Amino acid sequence: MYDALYLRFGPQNWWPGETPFEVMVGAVLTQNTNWKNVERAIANLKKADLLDPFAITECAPERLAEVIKPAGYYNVKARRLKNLVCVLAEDYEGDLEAFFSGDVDELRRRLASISGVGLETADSIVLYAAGKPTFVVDAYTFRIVVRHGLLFPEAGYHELKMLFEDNLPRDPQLYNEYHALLVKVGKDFCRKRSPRCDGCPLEEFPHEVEEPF
DNA sequence: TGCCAGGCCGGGT
DNA sequence: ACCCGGCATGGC
Repeated sequence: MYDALYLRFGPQNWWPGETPFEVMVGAVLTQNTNWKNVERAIANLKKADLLDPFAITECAPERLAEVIKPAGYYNVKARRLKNLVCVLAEDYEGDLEAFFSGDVDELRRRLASISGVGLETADSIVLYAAGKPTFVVDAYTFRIVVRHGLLFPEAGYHELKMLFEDNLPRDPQLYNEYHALLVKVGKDFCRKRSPRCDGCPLEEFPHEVEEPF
């Protein structure tokens, strides 16, 4: 599947973002949200000189919410960003290198323990900001896997993740490209309600069982 | 013009 | 342990 996707769509150059910190912020802002909206919110953050752990820590929540408004859920996301940068600023003096150093699984647990950072956001940060090997599972991954009959719709996040990690070399660049390709093909062909994809082995994939995890 | 977007949390059974 | 409502803007 990976080879077919790569041959068809080519390198996706993920994650879109200039610095690891920008990637972290984007990971929170894109929760259940169109990336286009996130770009505007990030542009606003840059314009306001707020793309920095300490700047966000010191910023009033109401103002932060206003700046990230285009990304939607701006009140909850302002809180979530503050929760995230609080750990960086308080525990690591804003030093991302220090924060990212150490065991991969411990890092993702540390991230996921922050309120507002779930499993996918944590994995996105570990893979795309820290460049460490962890496979990112999202709604598209779920749909594509289930509609191909590779797992049952009852499968949880961890099972999805392990399907990939158990069958691929532990290579961050491969995980990076694979997940990006799944999102690309998901956007184009595997939306919530889309007609059956050509070649799908199931007579009818389960529209009625949709939401993952 | 609804439906959807690169989820996650907290409270209620 | 599940289940569910809430959160919100902008694009197609």
